[in-house]
Amino acid sequence: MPVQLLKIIKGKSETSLPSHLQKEDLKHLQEGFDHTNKYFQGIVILSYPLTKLGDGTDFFKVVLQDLDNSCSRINSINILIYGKMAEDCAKVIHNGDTCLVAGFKLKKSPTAKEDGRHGCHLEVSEEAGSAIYVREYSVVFYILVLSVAPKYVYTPLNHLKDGTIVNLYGIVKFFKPPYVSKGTDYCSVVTLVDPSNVKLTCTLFNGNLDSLPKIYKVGDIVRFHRIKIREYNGQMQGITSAGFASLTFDGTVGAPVVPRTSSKVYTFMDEEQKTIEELRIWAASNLSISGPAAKLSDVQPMLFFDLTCQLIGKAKVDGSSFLLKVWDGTKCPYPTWKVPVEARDLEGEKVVLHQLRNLAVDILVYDNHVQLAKSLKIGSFLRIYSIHTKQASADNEDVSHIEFHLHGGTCYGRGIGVLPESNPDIKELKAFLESVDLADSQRMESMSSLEFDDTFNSVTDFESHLERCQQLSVTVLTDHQDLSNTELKTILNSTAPRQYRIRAKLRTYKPQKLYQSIKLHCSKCNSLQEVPDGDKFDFILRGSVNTAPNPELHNTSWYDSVMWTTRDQKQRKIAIHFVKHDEMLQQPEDTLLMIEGGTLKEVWKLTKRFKCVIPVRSTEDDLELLDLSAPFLLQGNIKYYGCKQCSTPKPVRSLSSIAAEQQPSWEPAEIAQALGIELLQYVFVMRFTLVDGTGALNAYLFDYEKFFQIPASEILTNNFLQQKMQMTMNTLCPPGRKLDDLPWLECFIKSYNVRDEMKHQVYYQIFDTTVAEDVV
DNA sequence: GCTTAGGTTTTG
Repeated sequence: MPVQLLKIIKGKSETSLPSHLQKEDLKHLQEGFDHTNKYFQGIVILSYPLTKLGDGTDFFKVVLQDLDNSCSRINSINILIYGKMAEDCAKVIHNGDTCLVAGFKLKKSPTAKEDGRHGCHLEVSEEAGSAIYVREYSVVFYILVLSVAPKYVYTPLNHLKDGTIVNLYGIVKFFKPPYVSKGTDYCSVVTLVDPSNVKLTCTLFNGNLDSLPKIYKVGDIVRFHRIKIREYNGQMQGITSAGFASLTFDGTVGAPVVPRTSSKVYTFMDEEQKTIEELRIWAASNLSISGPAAKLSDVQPMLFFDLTCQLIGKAKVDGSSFLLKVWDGTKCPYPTWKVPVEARDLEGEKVVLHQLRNLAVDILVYDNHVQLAKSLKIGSFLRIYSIHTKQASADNEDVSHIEFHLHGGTCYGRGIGVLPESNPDIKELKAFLESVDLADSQRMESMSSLEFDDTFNSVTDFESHLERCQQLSVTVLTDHQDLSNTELKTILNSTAPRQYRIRAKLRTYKPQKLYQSIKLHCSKCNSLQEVPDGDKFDFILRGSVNTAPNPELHNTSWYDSVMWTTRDQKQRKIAIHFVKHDEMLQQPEDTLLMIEGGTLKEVWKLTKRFKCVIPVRSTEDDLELLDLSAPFLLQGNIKYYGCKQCSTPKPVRSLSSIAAEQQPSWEPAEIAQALGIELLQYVFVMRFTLVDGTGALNAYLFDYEKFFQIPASEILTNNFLQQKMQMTMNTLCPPGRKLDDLPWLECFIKSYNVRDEMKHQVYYQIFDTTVAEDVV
């Protein structure tokens, strides 16, 4: 849009003059001066009729008078406007308007002697990259900005320096769509990469949602102007500074180079078009580009995916969750849940909701996403990022269904973005939605449930499992094969302790939420406890910040130390002690380090790069572990805890003996022992209700790894393993099945007595049993 | 004017 009228209300413009432009005095408009990023301002005292030059180019000439130098002999200058811009200007320029001319070409005026004006004239044209902005100050006059692009310098990501404000290009590697921050602004986090292969994570704030980059997917290309570079946690970070502006482009090779921006004033020239095209090509050959986006027809249980869809209904559910009803024209192959809401709370066209009832899915959004979800308009097109599909079954259902959740928080870019109808993906979606034959989906509804099962993969899987399970067992014994089966009735009538081999079906189990089965076990005092949540660790780390590192404990014979103070207001002191081996530092992946004064995030980051991280604090004569409610050791994703009751923490120098070993392996058990810690083990604790036609008993599963062939320590931080465990349980105990259709399990159980003053009870525990290989 | 968040899945 070469010419644009910008409204000015009560003397304030909606858009301010680009901040890089500076006013230039008439007397400085001379050859040899640098006029980049300068503008000249004057009042239109004369404008000539629009004409055409010999080659057909439109031509328009105005004379501007410099009011600041109105007493000078020469106080006016000719402005020559060429091409489309001439035509556009002729429409909006009137005598008396105030004009701002920037980025002009300065040429000797051949008519200076005759007209008595300035010895040079200013030339502008769209072809030279000019854009024109007309600002309506009041009914009385306009300001016209003829803005030729200033020369911007773009810094490659490997040349960023702390404390600078730069312009840059980058390919979006990760992003969080704008969300409501806890402060006053929207926030969007964007990680970029460029051909220098350096990454930059930018934290962008703006009170106006529209002013944040319009990024719709990974691979989009952005141009940031005036972004501030700071060092944070030892890495460069970008953050919005005053005057920050962005353009976003589709990253697809060959797609039209059309910037997405909220800014009405921006420059974009051939050179920049070339840059975008080069970046697209680099990205295509150097970055892994994800395949086509998932549709509802592709969803699998227990995963996270982005969905591009249309909103057809919404409803409040409760204070912390909100319902969105969406469709994308395809049918989810699983039965999907319907969130019960009051009819009067459901917003959306009743007719549409009814027509699409078989294609639409319910997405429940939580916490911080509620506010944004509420504001969404029915009919708008959305991309919902990182929806979680969860397999679940209600008591009254025969088969399990799929639930769609958008959990709270913004991890992994979880959030909701509104896409404009001009977006190519949305154009495609719209065309597809219009082509959907609703009669088809209605026929689907009337199909028999048998036929429906064909598309329900996991049910089909269950069927095939069930077939073999008529004879075989979904579990196998790892020992005592010679023992013969005992009926449950017999076991229930016998005294404890004894061991049995049984053949039974798993009627139900607890907890149904499998993550709740993970506990910490102390093998010394035999206590079980819940796995502490991250908040507790955070709280303890925050408390430890108050103990300043003791410099006397730095750089010992067995570790090297570094210390620094954060530049934020808190002036936090952080010390890291890298444990040496043979007086040498080892490779990061082999290194154990101790950290003082770190935050949860910093500790977490260190665990990604180093083998072991031990949070410590200084005392007068040694480093010591923090409170044992916090993990005493972090390795990879796993937090290791010590038993508060059974541990007698030793000073940290006890570790030096391990460091001195030939090849320190830094095994958690070994570290725990050296530090006087009784290591807590992660275990699955579940209650299986087993039946065999003669009776029913509850047997406890107490398993570190053997039964599921999944380490209990990894389940909480590994989504894949959680999926795997859920699938296994669905095979052992298919939700909604009749007793006859349940598979058989072969197990060893042992009975044992538990007595207290009040009562005596017999308990049963599963042992030496594992899930069959073809079930896992 | 200052903060917000500072990528690393919830457990409803």
